[in-house]
Amino acid sequence: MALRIYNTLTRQKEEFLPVESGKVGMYVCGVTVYDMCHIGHARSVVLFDVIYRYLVDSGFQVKYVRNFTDVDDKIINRANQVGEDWKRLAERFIVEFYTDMDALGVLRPTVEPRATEHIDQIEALIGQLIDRGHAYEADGDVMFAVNSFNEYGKLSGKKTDELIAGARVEVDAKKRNPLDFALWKAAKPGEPQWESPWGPGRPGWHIECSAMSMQYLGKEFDIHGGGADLTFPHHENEIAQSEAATGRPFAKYWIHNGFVNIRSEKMSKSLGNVLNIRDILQRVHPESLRLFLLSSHYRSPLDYNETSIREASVGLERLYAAMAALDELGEVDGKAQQLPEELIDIRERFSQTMDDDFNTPRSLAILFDAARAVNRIATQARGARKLVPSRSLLEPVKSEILACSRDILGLLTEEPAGFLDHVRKAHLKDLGITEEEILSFMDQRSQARKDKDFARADKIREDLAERGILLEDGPKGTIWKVKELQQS
RNA sequence: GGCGGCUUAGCCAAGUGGUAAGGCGACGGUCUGCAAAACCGUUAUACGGCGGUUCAAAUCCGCCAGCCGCCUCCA
Repeated sequence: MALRIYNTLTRQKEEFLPVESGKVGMYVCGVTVYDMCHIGHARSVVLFDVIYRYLVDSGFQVKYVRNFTDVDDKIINRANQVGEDWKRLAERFIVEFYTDMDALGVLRPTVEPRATEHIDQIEALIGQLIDRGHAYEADGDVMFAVNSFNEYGKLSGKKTDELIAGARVEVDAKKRNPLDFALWKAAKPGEPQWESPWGPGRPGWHIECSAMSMQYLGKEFDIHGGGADLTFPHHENEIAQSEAATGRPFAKYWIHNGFVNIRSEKMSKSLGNVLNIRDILQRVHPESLRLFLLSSHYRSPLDYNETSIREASVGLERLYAAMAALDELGEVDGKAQQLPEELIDIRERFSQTMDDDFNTPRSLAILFDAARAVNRIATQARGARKLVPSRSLLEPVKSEILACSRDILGLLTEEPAGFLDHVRKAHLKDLGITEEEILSFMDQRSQARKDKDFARADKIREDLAERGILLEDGPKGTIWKVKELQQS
């Protein structure tokens, strides 16, 4: 089956046919580095991370470009507010970005260009637009003339006359048409600036993405992505600039991810409900967050709330537990020569779901089905080797599951035992209890159980439960876990 | 006002013409000293409402209701 992608440009799912067979050029709008990244950024970055991984896994030679907008009004404003050099501020938040994304297990793109390092290309592109009559100078600014590009509005489905009638466009005497937008902004005193044929200034926001994407991917490339809000005006403007300058089609497939709401409310600074990745990761395992982000289709809105994030944590633990069970079954090396259907052709079925516009919820269902099948074998077997599939049958199952979950979705990247350890240790401080204390209580309880003093044993277990620690007696002895913490 | 989208069980969430994936929760059972975990079973004659097309619709069309996004910096 071939990969099909929903293309914002055509408003339908289309078969993915790259410009050059076997190769993919993908550009995703990165962040403007003036603040910490929030859960919305996480959704976008994780989505395109998964798309990137899947394309590579599918055999494409992928060049993935994700930029940093490191000069911009917001950066300048913030720098002025906090009294920091704008360049240092941007630099600082690039470091913070990497801290979060590394924690989330996001792979580095092939190229991560910064606007400030591409001023030459930006100026060249602007020059081209002026030469071709698509842009004009106005008091040191350079504006793109929307009227000069007939197809303006084709991405967002807007018509220029309706947009003007909407009258929410900023009135600016410099503009010939209210929809015209800045390619180059004349520098005000004290602002970052570069020399240019139009005087000292800095690039407008939209032009950097056109310049950098074409620099690394060519005039015409395959995938361009970003958050749904970038469709208009940012991506619309990119198309206008790029196609007006080159006279050729720009990106072929446009992918936009839906927004994250916080407890059914739009996330916004004014509501004060912006959730930083950093803060979430204090209580939520990074893979739980990834699982949560991939649990609904990427174009749908996604609601972040206590229940959903807890469900993701529980689900992740279930998957890890099944992986541990799978390892144990492998040690048994049983005699059964048949696998249950949930464990057959996992990769192929997984690919089918991903090929359908990256349907990660269905992909996850395949993993959960596999987990249940593994656990079923483990339960039924109970020492009966004839019921357990042979090692030669199970080993490929494990590698198939990991090829899907670890390599593509970025889930189950840890060893099961390490995962459990990670989760419990991450929360011990919050619970105000040490592992030594827990182990000591567990010893006391074991002794009580040996003595058949079950009342005392249960009391110890209940006391620990009140402190947030769960005890589970298994075939290999007792283990302890941390109860789910309240999320905020 | 313009454009676009959504409405599936207690909750989350797939499914876009052939008779409802998966997860969480709940209930019953197996296992366990008791639990927990795990497994098994049950949990939507039904997909916002009303019409229409079709042998057949959650899936296509129309109307209505409710919710949401974009049109301004925004992932």
